[in-house]
Amino acid sequence: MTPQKTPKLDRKQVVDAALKLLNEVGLDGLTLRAIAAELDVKAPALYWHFKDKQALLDEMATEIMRRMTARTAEAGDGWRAGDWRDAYLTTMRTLRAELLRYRDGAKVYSGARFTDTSYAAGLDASLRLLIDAGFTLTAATRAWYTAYSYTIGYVIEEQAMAPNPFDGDEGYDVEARAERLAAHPLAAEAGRAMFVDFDEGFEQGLALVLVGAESLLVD
Amino acid sequence: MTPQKTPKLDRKQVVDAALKLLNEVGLDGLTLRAIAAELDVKAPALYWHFKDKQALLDEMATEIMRRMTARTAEAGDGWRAGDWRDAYLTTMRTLRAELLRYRDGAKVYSGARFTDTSYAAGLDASLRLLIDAGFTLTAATRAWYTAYSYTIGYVIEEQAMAPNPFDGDEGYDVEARAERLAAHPLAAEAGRAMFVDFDEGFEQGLALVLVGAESLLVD
DNA sequence: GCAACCCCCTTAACGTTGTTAAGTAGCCGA
DNA sequence: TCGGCTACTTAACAACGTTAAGGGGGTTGC
Repeated sequence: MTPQKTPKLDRKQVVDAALKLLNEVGLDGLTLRAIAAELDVKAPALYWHFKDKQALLDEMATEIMRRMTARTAEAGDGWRAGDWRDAYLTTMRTLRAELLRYRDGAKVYSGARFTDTSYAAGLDASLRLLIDAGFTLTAATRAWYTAYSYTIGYVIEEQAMAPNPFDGDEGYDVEARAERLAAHPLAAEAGRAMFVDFDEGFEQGLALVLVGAESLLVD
Repeated sequence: MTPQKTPKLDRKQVVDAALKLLNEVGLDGLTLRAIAAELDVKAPALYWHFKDKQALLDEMATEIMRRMTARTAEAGDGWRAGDWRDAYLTTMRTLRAELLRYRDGAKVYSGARFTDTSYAAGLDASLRLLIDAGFTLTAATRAWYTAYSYTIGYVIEEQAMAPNPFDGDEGYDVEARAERLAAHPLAAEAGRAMFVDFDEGFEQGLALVLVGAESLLVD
């Protein structure tokens, strides 16, 4: 159609288009041809900007992380000198929220390696806050990484169970599960608790982890 | 060559071969043709036993879970009336150990849905122990699921960083990471702590979660 | 004893995927 | 005006998941 005079694409545009498409088609449907079509371009064009598909996925994960960091920084204007608990909880809530913004977000994120060190500033600030509150660096690291692992694991399970907000796939049938488990009433009832209100479930687990983190404070 | 008289395959054999192959080639290399070759069979033969590849992956995950449950039951002969903490810790340690037995084990496991309810007995027993110790069912569920999420998340990160014991891929270069992060000394040092001794790191995080779980005991 | 049938696998093929090779249109500096 | 760089295109390849069609061998019914 209209012949381009100047380069159409850069890495940022490709990543944005891929993240947008991810929400529509899911990770399985995220093909290079589909991404290229979204950008009015043919698939091999993407290889000018990315070594291979994994490099694009890595950049997508890094972009998710950057958006999470930006959101956390926004929210964190208040607790610069505030309670470390606020920072701790907000960071993990923001991480979960950002992963949930994309279909299969946690899978994309956890399967990738970051392409730059832009995560370091946020991590550094988080650790600083913990250390200022009295944690040793070792304890701060452990407190942070434990909550991080918990959040990643929780959202992976969450997205596996309740795949995506807008689609025919209505996710896991909790009641059907309970019926199948009639012989194991505790497990059946636990399923109802685990898979029914994910927001509330995450908060309770996060609060549990926070109590554990507090126990690392020696004061 | 030798004409078979009786059926060569059943689901169990396919799953076993697939799990064995998984350790050699990883999830990306786990093709239906390769699995079939391992069984001296052609790829379409697998479709007699499984609806599609995802069904096979689901069965693999279920088999991993069954092996985990069996191991936990073995170890649990002692603490039938013992401390709930032993059961709690042992269950999660066994889960991690079993996931680590297979390359990309955590990815296979967390991306699948179980094909039967054989997990329910173990879950039921775990919850029973917690309830007998004084937890409400809700608290027991939360305590269990939080540790479960933590373990899954931890092993996913662990296997992403240190892919597999026997291969050219030597995993993440921790020192190189530290150098890149010279501008953020806390983050740099934290990386050393997080990615150097995964066994110890898991134990510390699990202990942290245990403290949080204890706080749900009302007694 | 033979035909019908079902089980379980094979051969062949299809469409799609990630990826590479080769070519080409537009722009820039000399 | 001429290379040469940038950023794409077209064409093609091997490999993948999957389906269709067929066939051999065992069991069953008469």
